[in-house]
Amino acid sequence: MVEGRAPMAGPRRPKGSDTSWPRVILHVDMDAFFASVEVLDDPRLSGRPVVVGGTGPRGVVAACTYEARVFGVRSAMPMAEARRRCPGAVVLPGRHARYAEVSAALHACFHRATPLVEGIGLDEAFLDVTGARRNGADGRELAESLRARVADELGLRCSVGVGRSKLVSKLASVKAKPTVVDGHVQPGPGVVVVAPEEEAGFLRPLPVRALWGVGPATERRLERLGVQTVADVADLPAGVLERVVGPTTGRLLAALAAGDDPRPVVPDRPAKSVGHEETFARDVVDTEVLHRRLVRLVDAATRSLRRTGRSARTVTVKVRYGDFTQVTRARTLPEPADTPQQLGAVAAALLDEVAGTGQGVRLLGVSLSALAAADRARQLRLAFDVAAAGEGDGAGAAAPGARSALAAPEAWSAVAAAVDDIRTRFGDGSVVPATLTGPDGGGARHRGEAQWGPSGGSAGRSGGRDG
DNA sequence: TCTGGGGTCCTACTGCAC
DNA sequence: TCTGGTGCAGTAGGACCC
Ligand SMILES: [Mg+2]
Repeated sequence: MVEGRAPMAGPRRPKGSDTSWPRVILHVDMDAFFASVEVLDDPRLSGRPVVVGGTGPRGVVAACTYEARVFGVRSAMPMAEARRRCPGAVVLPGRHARYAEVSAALHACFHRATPLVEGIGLDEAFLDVTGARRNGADGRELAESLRARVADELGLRCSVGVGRSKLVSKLASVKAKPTVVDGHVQPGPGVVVVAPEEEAGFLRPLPVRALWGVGPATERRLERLGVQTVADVADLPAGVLERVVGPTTGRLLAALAAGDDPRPVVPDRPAKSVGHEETFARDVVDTEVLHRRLVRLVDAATRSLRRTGRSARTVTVKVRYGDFTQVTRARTLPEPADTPQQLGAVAAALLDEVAGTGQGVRLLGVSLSALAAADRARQLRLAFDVAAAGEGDGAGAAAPGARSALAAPEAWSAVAAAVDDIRTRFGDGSVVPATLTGPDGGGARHRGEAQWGPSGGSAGRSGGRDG
């Protein structure tokens, strides 16, 4: 905006008529989210360095309290290093289901401010409050009251950035956060507003890394051009930038550096893929072991798929070898499918293309994409079977035709639906694939079982689940 | 005892249709 | 030096985000 408008024209201009605020975007970001939830649920942890993440040999830090940050602990840091830096830390494995629950309550708070809420992960969200503001309050007032409400109702702190765009509000929320200043925690302002006329002064001194889409690799390439700050990017000739990072990213970056970010706040983005992956405590060479793990991963992925009432055409298998090189193999089916039997067969074939080379495998993953709504007959059958099971007609949800069950893949959809239902009511361990009931079997995988790395022990695993 | 697991998006390349 | 150019779908890799 080059409006050049004076900061404040009058004491009580009607709010919402200010054309230099075409939109008012809030970015809300929970402080140390997972770790704060743990402190909330166990107040004895208050004031202590708490680190949430993978507790096994290959775990990493997912979140940590500011008390832990004083010791140099950061998210994405290997847990081994975190323990080294902060031996007194309380290290917890994380409870995904609990965080999701708190996140839902958080979103309920957001929705009382505006229906235009776009969640990013579990702990942050953009809110377009342009309309809400026009009803009376200004951006700062909305941000302050939202923050107070979250503290009040959830007992958790958050930081809020207010700006004319996603870019600016997001960067403003960073400035609102607590900081560590030589060894102790400094509370942040909690809310930071960047008005349009302040944007250039706010953005230009920031490091390029602050821009959305600039990670370590791009930062390194820009560094070689002597580009360090947002101002450096903004002042770079367009051609140079596009040659270094590609035309699409180049144009995007140039726009962001100029403070130009028209991206709308979009509520309820449908997922484009679902998947599960697992890093083993030790590299796995045995192809049979890999296939058994694959069955669990497919089972988990298809369950996620059906839970959202969708089916998939593309199956991708991912393998990361011990030396961290990674390969993927994908196959797209002519028709969408949603059962472990159909998709598992494809996954197994893909795994055979990349396993058995003698190379140790560190990580195995399965992802399902090219998602479609599950076909109508299937959705109706699913609804019917769940209802029938609920009526106590014990035979209702079973038996896809004992004569030809294996020959009719779509019949397995009903079986899968029934299994999901049983798991919902009796727990995830109550039904597992037959191939997992041997000595190496154990319970089925489910979301959050191995969130930030293996839980310890050997690759085969048998005991030693944490909490 | 370095380097999660959930994703999105972009790019480059291939085979194929037109 | 030349069946060329283009568009599309599928595939693989990689950067990036929380
Ligand atoms: Mg956060």
